Amino acid sequence: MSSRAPEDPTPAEWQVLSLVWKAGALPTREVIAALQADTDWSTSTIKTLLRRLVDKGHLKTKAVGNGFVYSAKRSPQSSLRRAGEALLDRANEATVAPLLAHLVKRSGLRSDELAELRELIDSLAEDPSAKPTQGEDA
Amino acid sequence: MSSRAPEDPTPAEWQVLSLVWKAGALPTREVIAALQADTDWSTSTIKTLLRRLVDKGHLKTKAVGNGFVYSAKRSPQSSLRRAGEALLDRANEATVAPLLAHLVKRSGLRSDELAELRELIDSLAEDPSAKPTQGEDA
DNA sequence: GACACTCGTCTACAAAGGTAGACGCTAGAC
DNA sequence: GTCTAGCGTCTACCTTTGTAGACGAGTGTC
Repeated sequence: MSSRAPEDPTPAEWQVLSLVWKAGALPTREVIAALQADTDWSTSTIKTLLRRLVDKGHLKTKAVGNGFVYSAKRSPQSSLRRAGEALLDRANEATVAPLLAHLVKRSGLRSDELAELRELIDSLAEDPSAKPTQGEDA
Repeated sequence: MSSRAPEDPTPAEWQVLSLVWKAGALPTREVIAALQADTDWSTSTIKTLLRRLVDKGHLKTKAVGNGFVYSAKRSPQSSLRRAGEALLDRANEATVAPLLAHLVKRSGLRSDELAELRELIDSLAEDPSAKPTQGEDA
């Protein structure tokens, strides 16, 4: 259970992927410029990572001029959820609550987002049936 | 920033590591038995993963009889926090809130834990200075 | 129409990770 | 005292990931 599937992004790929997500859509040139501000990767390396992300189905391309514009193919939410669930799998009864607390603290949520999250928590507390029994399920 | 450090566990190693965490401490034999119930890894593979986790400083051994008992060397909390922060780095303004909501829903927190989390959220909402100013950006 | 730029593709190779066999040592059984 | 089952170590090999050069094609320029 929960090993990395072959399509899951690798750490280097995540860096490229989240950059494209944040921008919405980016031509190759700008992906390269943005990443070279943070890393010392060569142009070639970044092009390889982009191609692998396309191969794995995370990004799609649109031909514009003589180049590509990259954008998300799968929804960022679903990719993040998948990664998030892998994280939860690694925690256990004793560690999951402090882990979530830490994430909430670090997440920099705005107050309206905090309010929404609190509402969610209230609804879970009121209606425990909405809470999936997180046991040994597959 | 935020690429995987060489000591970070790999996906296969995470599976071993979280098993040991959950049990607290386990002799090799039991690690192998538990993992072979979930995977088709050979005995040798599991022994290699255990050794690599010890090399990376995640697990420590205590000699018992002619074998070892494995237990956490670093605190699970700190390892999980590290992994959690890598996850947050991949999200952005638009995706972090739904991601956290999803995690809370899936986490199966007990109601006392939910209550604690709500208290944390309240304190963050009341005192924005406690909240790291994570970006006025788009 | 030739040139320089820029792109995407192809190929390559080293390092890390996944997977596992072989083997020598030791403790308990008889 | 010998045998055997189990344990840790060593070594190995294949795949994936990280990293990047080489190259041919399209395009705008003069």
